[in-house]
Amino acid sequence: MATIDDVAKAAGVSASTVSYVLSGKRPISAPTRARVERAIEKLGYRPHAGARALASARTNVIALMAPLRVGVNVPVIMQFVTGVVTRARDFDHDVLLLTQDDVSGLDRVTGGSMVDALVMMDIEADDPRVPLVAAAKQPSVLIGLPEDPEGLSCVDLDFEAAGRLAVRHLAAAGHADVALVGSPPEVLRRHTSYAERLMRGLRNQARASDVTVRVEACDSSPSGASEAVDTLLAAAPGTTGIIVHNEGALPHVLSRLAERDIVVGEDMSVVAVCPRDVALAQRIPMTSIDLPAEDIGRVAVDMVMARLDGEHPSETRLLAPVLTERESSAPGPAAGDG
Amino acid sequence: MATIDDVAKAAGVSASTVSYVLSGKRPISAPTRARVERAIEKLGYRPHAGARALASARTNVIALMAPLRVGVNVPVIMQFVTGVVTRARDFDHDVLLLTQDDVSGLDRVTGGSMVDALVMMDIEADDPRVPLVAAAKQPSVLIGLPEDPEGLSCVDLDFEAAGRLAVRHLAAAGHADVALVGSPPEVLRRHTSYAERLMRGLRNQARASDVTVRVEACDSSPSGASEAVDTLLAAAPGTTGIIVHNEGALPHVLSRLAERDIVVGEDMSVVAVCPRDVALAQRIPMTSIDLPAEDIGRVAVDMVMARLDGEHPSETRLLAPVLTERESSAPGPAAGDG
DNA sequence: CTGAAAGCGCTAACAC
DNA sequence: GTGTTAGCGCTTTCAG
Repeated sequence: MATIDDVAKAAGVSASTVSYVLSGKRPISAPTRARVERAIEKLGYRPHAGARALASARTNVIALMAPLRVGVNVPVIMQFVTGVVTRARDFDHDVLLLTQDDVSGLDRVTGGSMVDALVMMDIEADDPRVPLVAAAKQPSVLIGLPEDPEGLSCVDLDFEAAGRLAVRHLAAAGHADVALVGSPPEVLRRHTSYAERLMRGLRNQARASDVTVRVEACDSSPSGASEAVDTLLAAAPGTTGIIVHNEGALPHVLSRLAERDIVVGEDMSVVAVCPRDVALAQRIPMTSIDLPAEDIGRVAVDMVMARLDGEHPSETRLLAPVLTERESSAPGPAAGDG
Repeated sequence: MATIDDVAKAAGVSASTVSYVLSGKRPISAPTRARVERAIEKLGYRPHAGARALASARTNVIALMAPLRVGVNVPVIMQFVTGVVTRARDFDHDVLLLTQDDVSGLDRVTGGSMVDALVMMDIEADDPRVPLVAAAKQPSVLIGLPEDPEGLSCVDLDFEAAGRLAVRHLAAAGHADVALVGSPPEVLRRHTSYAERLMRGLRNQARASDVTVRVEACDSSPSGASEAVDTLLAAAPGTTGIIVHNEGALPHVLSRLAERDIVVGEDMSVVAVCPRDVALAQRIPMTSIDLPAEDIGRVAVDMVMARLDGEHPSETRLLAPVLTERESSAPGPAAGDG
């Protein structure tokens, strides 16, 4: 492999000049630049990442911690990942992928200066990783919200507002008894940030809108979804509005309703909280609150990069939920009243 | 951050001694080792990855190129990824994730010595990345098979054998007219390695077993699956055996058959080629040829690590397919004959 | 606008 | 069993 000295020699300049044409950190005359660039080209020169990291304290790599926990929806995770990876490239950064949720990986990559910054997904209310990244010398942003986001940078859909919005939508359409078919029990047991926030918004708005809301955890399997639907309708047969916050279960929930001869969009209004493509891929186009996963991934990178060079303070950004009416929701029993 | 010199000073030894207790590359007396370890502990010392890479020409990072192309099944991809990442950790390596299928990423990470080795997924028959990695100084292994695997290390399920096995199974059960519901058209258009190999095996065995085989590309959407099934049965109404090689479409294929009052496991035998968990998650447990994605990811890492330190030659490893009979296949029209 | 030179923090001969 | 030392290839002052 050619080194910077080889290039310098070939171009008849010093190594520092080569370095500067590469970094653009000082003006270079046109002819010099041309000679250097030609030499680089000719030798197929690539700066050595390690040497660069050592000299500049910059690796041009960010860590992405995407724990693949049981109960998470893999395609949605990958939408976040895609957003992060593509946006990172825009900043000339690569992505080191950590999938284990243990804490040693964090130590290794931060302490060893393997990365310039971190993005962490799947945050739990009281996440053991949070104090660690807060103490790291690298900036980080969390996708999700810990119990106490003080001093941290976070970004996510505003799930609490999404919960409110979903209930408000159903209530306004005349549904007095609504229900949530939510995340798998494992996800709830871990106090995963997004699940809890959605439920909080849901309950608050139910109180405010004077509707009842029943909450049902839901495994993502066909049988899990069937059970959730059956339990729900046994306990609250008057339910006319369902909010589904579980991408994996969504198709099976719809199947079960169909099996029970409940027509979605007529007998039952269903609002999904999920990525747009998931909402559109169901048997009927779903009224949904979009989870812009790829966007969120992108924003996470923007934020972490801003903190990396500017002296931007930490901030938490909650994206406002947007509800799009499609064919799965309709006016309910009380429509036209009052 | 503490450096190796800080540790050396604190332990009253030289820096090289610290280096050697860390690497184990030469014997250290018990008391010295103890002092060094205590100093490391006390100072929270972590070797600087860049410095290490520079001095040792080893990064302890491998690149994983997992292009997220249209038509690929994301959860299956993630099974490969999981296998690679977890196995890499066993070798004390981290994983740099490249998702773009362009070729510049390869250049960057190999030329810049960012990684010790590469694993590449989703290989196409005539893949432009292949000549590049073949020329790189780092060893690489492909998950999948290019046109000409000469001199490369490859690992995959033996899809050609899988195709043969599936047909042989159906033929032996007395099915004379079988069909493939295959990958999405985009995947075929790219001449993706696994799709083509399965089809080759299929056709060869059909000839050998004297059964007819019809091939239908299949979009992974519900409508795509319905269309494929309908087209298939219109063109070849006598079909009694279907091989499905498309995880995303599988549930929809089964739904469509159900809609048409075709009872899988009685009127129609279906053999799936997919990961075990996918086969078991269907409406009935599927007779399937297992795609051991996570295993393959692990083996890929084993192979690349073997090439990294030993002087193992390149090899291609095709895992023998295993068919497990479950409830979706049964004897066909000609059963008991001959 | 360009060059010289001092490190960045670690590894691995080479000594003893 | 341990220490000394010469780099690894780059960035970035400091000079001019």
